[in-house]
Amino acid sequence: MSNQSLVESAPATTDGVCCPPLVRAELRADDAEMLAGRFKALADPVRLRLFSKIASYGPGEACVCDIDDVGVSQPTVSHHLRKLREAGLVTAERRGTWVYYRVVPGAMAAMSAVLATDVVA
Amino acid sequence: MSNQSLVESAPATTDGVCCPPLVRAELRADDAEMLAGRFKALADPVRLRLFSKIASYGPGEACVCDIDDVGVSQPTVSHHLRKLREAGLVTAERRGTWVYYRVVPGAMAAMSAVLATDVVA
DNA sequence: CTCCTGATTCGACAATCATCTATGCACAGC
DNA sequence: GCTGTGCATAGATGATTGTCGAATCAGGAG
Repeated sequence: MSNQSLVESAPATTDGVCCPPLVRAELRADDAEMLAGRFKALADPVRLRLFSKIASYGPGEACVCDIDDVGVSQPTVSHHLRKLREAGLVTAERRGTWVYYRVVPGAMAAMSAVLATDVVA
Repeated sequence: MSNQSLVESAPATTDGVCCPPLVRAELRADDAEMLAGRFKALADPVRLRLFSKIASYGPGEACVCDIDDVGVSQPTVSHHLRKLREAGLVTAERRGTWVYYRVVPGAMAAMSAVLATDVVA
């Protein structure tokens, strides 16, 4: 089989929330572990720019071929995109020659909710 | 003078926002650098638990003496608290024997806003 | 089939980081 | 003054990470 699947480890919660806001209650150890993984995925300037590029691209989809001005080599871009995939923040789909990336619905909102200070719900 | 000041490098924006949401526009390089620093501060399970402990402690203040069950040694806790200070997420104040930590007002909200998907403002 | 191009993976390297033990500073009480 | 406790710092070390060049895989075109 091909080992170039573009589908990663399928993190536990790809779209839903995980835990109450940080100001609400003390974080459980396993929740902290999971959340840290997501924050770590955004804890790099290159990945942040890639993620922002994808998220702000019209309907939330961007071709890898459009990404070339982040200051690192193309293999490095691919490496960072993989990290974002493994964190469950983006998904990749190959259509013909090119690969298109889009943000996982709800992933950003979940992280935003954890950091929220004015609890609405 | 004492080199144990508890006051760190005074990050640029300790309370305000920095940039539009990631879905809004592509992140600028220097903004990405700055934001990545903040995400990196939360990209560790221990720091997340410390931060959550401080943030959820009544009026948002916690004594270091209350922190002892995160699974790492006391110097390591101090090291992580320093990282949180340097990232502008918490501030420390010595009152007599103990040191009290509190979250920087607006720091969480700013990060949450960057990740927001439903732009209210 | 044979090229050619786009994208991922591999292997290696330097740099950063999380953790520890040992030490030093700040304050309270004697 | 001295002593004890709380917290921060210093130095060292093993692990993780960001980066690259080279090689490999996937598809389209001739």
